Amino acid sequence: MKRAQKREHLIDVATALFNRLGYRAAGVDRVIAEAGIAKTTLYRHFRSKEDLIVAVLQRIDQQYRDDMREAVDSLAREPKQKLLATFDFLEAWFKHKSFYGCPFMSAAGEYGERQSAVFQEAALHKRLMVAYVEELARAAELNHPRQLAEQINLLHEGAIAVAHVTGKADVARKAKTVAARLIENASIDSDASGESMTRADLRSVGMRGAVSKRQYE
Amino acid sequence: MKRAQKREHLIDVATALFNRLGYRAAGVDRVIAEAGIAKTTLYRHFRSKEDLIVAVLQRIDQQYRDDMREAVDSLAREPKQKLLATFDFLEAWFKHKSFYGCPFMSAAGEYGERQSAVFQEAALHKRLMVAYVEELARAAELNHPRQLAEQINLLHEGAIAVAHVTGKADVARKAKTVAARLIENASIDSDASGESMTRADLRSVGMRGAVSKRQYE
DNA sequence: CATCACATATACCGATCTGTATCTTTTTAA
DNA sequence: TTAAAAAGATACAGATCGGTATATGTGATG
Repeated sequence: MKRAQKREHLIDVATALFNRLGYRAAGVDRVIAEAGIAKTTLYRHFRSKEDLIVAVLQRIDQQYRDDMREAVDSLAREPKQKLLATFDFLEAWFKHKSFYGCPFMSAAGEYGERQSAVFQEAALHKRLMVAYVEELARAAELNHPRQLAEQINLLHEGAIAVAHVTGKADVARKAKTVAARLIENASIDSDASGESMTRADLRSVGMRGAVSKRQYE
Repeated sequence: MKRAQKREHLIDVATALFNRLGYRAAGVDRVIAEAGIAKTTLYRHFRSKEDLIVAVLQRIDQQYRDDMREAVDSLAREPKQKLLATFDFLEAWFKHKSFYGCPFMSAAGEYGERQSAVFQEAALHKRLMVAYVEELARAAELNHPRQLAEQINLLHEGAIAVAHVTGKADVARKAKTVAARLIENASIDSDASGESMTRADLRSVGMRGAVSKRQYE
């Protein structure tokens, strides 16, 4: 096995362990045992465990976004439908045996200091995901693509969280249904969809802007 | 300090540490040092660290739901507006210095085995949250309250996740805007809102049901 | 063949982990 | 006041943590 292959295999094993057990719960001794390499070798490839974790997250990020792009492109041709296909990708992910929630959210939970390299890697991934959705929204020539992307991203993240704790993959479809309405709305109105609803609409459900006590009464 | 008070204080300290550092990263030695008690005392109150974690999660759950109820009731009187006020509660939470993402999602990430008491406590909390939103939806006499509650819950969870990694609290308002549309829709149509959109609506954005390759073409 | 970078195994470091044992002191309640 | 319960300090157990040192292979390239 070549050096580069060994490194990749090491990251593979670490990825599986970190996802299944957690980043702190899976020690380097366990990683090297499962990878069948010596500890010295691990520390020749990575300065520290945190470096290994970052490498793992970078790899997951790359793979995840590549896989999503591939799945979305194979599921749909029209841009608008590609947006919806992201939820099908999520549903398939949720059904995997190796689904233990979002690796980036878990990492951010365990390495909560915002300046930590691990946290920043998680934050980067999330930004890239929003950017991808925005790209799809622009390709679909929808109104306010950035805003729509953030809204759909909210549904993505919500679905991942709910699927994690409930174990039910069909939440992806429920999120998809909501997304469909957002997309439909962003295709129709070209004026008031800035904040997605007309003032009359907002008034009808009692939204008046800022947060303050008794604002709704 | 009475026995019961000491236990509560212990849970208080543990809660703060677990949230800030993570459940595995914060050792019992640190907890007892910060709480100013002896290790023997901790293990008289809790059989194990995991028991302590469960107690912490139960307390957070109780407090969180009480706080949300109180905030929602003080912000809005009409049921429909109470639903929206949940997002104002979230926004205030996100702005707290002690906000490090959802303690339950982090716990579920670190104790990923579904049969673990920690994971189950997290799952329970999430079920109770959906139940609360459903209760609000029923009080507002909205169509398909269970479905609406799940949709709003998706937005809640999404907002929490995004606020965690981005550090931006205003995502709560963006989620609120989406929720407002869902609520408005659930107040108007009493027929097709079962799946939230008419068949024509669904067709217009290319949704045709099941997940399969090329389904959108 | 010689070399040299890399892999190996093994032992070790100091620190930290959860949890317990021992013994003394304080608090509580009858 | 006295007995019982709880909290205290301290030490320790046994394991594991991340990381290093050392000394011995091993395989590819010159």
